Amino acid sequence: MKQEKTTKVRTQLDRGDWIEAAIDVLADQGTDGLRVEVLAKNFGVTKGSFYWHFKDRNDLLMAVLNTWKEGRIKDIIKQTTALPGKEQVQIYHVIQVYTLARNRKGIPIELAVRDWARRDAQAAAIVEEVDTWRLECTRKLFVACGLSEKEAKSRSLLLYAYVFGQSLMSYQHFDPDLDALRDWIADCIAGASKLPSGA
Amino acid sequence: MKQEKTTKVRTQLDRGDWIEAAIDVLADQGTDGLRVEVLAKNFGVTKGSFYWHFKDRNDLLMAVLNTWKEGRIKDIIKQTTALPGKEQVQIYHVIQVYTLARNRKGIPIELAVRDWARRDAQAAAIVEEVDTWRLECTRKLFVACGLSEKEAKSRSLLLYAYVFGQSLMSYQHFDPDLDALRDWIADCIAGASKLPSGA
DNA sequence: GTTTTTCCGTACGCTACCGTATGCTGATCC
DNA sequence: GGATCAGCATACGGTAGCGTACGGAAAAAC
Repeated sequence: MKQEKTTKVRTQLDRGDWIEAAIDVLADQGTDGLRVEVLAKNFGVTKGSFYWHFKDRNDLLMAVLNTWKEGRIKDIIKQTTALPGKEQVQIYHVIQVYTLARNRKGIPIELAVRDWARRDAQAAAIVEEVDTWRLECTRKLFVACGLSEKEAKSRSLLLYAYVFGQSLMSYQHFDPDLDALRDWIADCIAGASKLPSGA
Repeated sequence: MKQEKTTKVRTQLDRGDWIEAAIDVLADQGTDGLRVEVLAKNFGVTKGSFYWHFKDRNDLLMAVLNTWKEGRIKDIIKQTTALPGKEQVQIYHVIQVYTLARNRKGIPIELAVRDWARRDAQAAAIVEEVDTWRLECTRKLFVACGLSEKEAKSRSLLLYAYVFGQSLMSYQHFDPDLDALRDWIADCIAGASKLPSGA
């Protein structure tokens, strides 16, 4: 539990190890739970190690933010890259990936970062950058499906608002067959009735 | 800034005053920013006063949670009560009220409570209760509009996921005419093309 | 095989909180 | 018009966490 799981069995820690552990803590404790001495204890070392790799706590926080940003941008590009003609399938794929529990880690991190962004300008700037990428990527997918600019933008915004919003709600008992509701919503957002494959 | 703004110019504090102030702090600092000594300083008193009205910090937190719950349930009932035949108008009203900036206080509180609920079982239970009320209330509106159970539930879920999700995103620069996108989305969620007033 | 450098431990002072015990004051009871 | 009590102040001990100063071991450099 306090060892790292990389190939090196028990070697020294580097910046990346701290950042990685920090993101894990961030996921289920939030920014305020991200404490230097707690991280150190989890690693089984003292904070003397931490302050060797980082100037201070804020140095770590900024590194976490940038690491998250780069990972998210890479991911959204990957998830929205579609073969020509397969754009609508890709849209369903995006909805599914962001909705389902497969993102066990991703969702809590996402929410923690966004809560962070509400009180920190730097975090807010990062989130805005990531959101812009995402909105743009799916907008292009919708445009490639033949929709107008306005409709493509609207559906793109609706898509992300929905996936983030549903991760924020507790609706487990709203219906015995939640998947049916989710499928209906996916069709609604993807525009099933208006696009070629639906006709 | 440190005085209260009620009618009584400068009288003693009661439980309600502390709870009210706590909710304000919760809105822009989150749960972790909700500190007894900070609240006391804002009132210009010491924590001796606080511990007269509350057993401990958790006592305040639970009071905040219940106050929020009751307020939200009352509000959702009020917002979703429609004159017969005016249900679709009411749906648009709900979307607008929850989307627009008029909820300047409501949104941050909402997000703070939901973030809180991710790490606290009691908060999670409260949020679930509130969510259930909301989903139910709008579901009934959709049913009254003539939709099937499945579609009513799906649209109800989509509605709240969207309004919460968009409050979580930063999309101010996504389009020069955001209102047009919001209107399009509102039509999409409310089902404008399928309901009587749209025909 | 010394000398550096790297990486971490130890030890310290400091601040922000929590919760408790107890003292003080002004209103209220009768 | 003294006793009571509600409402707050004062003062205390305790914990968690930040950041710094410095010491030490072990590997790398040469």
